Amino acid sequence: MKKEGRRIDIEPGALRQHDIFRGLSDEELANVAQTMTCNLFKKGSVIYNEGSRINGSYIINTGVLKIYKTGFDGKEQIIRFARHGDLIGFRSVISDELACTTAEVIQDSALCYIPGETLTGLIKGNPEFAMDLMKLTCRELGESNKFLTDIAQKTVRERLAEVLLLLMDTFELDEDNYLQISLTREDLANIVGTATESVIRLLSEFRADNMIEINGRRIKLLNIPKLIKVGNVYV
Amino acid sequence: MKKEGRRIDIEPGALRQHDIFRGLSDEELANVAQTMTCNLFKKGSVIYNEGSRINGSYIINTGVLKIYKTGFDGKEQIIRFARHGDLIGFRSVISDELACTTAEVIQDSALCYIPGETLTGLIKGNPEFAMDLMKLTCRELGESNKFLTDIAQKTVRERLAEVLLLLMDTFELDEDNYLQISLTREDLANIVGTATESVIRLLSEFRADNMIEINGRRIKLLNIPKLIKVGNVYV
DNA sequence: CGTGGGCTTGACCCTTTTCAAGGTTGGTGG
DNA sequence: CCACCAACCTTGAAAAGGGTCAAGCCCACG
Repeated sequence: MKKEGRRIDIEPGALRQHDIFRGLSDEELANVAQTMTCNLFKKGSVIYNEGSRINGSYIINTGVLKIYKTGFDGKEQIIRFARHGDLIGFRSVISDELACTTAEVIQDSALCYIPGETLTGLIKGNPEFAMDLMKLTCRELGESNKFLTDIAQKTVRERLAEVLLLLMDTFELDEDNYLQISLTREDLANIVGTATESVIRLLSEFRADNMIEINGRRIKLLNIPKLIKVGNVYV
Repeated sequence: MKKEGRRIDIEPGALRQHDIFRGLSDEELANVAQTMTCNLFKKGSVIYNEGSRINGSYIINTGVLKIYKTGFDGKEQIIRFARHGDLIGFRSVISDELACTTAEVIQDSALCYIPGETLTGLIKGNPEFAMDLMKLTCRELGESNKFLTDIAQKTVRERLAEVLLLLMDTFELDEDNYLQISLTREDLANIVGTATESVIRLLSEFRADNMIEINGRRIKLLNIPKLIKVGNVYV
């Protein structure tokens, strides 16, 4: 379901707002801007599919995507979300492997496609950029390992509390303490690594314990310290 | 428990046997050789600890280490093993964070310490090396994500079968089809992400089903296709 | 107005964990 | 050389935690 919307223009200067491009020279930036193409994508669009070959990377201007793997029985495991300023798909470009995840738009997005050669050119020509990209990857690896340990050792209840806090860090709360992200119960389950029904039951429990308030997909965090305690989240 | 053994010498030329150093020039290699120091470490030695600051990386000449995270209740989760030719600890050096894992020797090892500056010098001076290191990290990230999905979705039984196959790939079988790695039941449990007792019970079941043979810590793989089937391992 | 997707709840069952107890092994010191 | 200790391995029984199945509800959308 690839719903590529209309082509859009992004000014080269606007690229500099993305951390990853901070260290580029004006020329380098101009080159990136020249070789890239930007498009709008509707919710539900799949940007790339697990197992497909990717020849370039996407930088996210606006919107939100979920990055997930599909288990052998077809169940999704959401690895992370990507949003404004995140670069996705470069892992496969660099390691020269097929995509090991699927990237799907969950909030209408504006994405810029950057060809693989542009990216590898930057890496080879600009050590600072190479270092930054490596830092990014290393951080991601650290996250992934932490998440792995949590899934292996924590109960579903703990993980759900932790995921709510994670969502808070990633998408922030609005002035009423509502998480600024709208996910189906199934998506939530696919982050936590459990069944949809379990998420529903536990959310009800959390509500009964006055930790959260629920309005459809909108979730309000009422008692963050308690969530931290239930999730055994430290540091 | 740091049991640093005697200092040893490694010839610069010998470094080239490690894939990661393949692309270095003679000078670069000489510089690495000059700034590094090599030591023997006994089984049980902890090379670095989760949460500690690391100022350099280690390349493994011989021996085996387990790389693990400690969950909040003290239980280990083994992330991966490292052996001949593997570079460990560079993640933290590069991302400039505290170590997010512990590295512990499980088979007497010869390790060479490479200062962080040497490593970052190479990255900045040699784009090929930067690219290789990035490939390595990206592959590792791919592995980690796959493992995450498995732990989240597969049963303990499936995971144990899969881990046995993983150990086969990593450490190979001897002429009698025995895994060439000796792990405690607890270590096995800490890879699979389960309780020690569960591993013991399932190993017995696998033996009863003629998939493996057990002699203390030595495990012989009798029916690999069946292990693949039980583990739902595809590709 | 009907339909489908998503949400919710209840009941049941199975996998896995936990707790307890006993057995085995290898290494150390007397 | 033997005795002892600690670490590790094994098994059983009970309990919990979660998954699965089934059914009904709600709401948005064509």
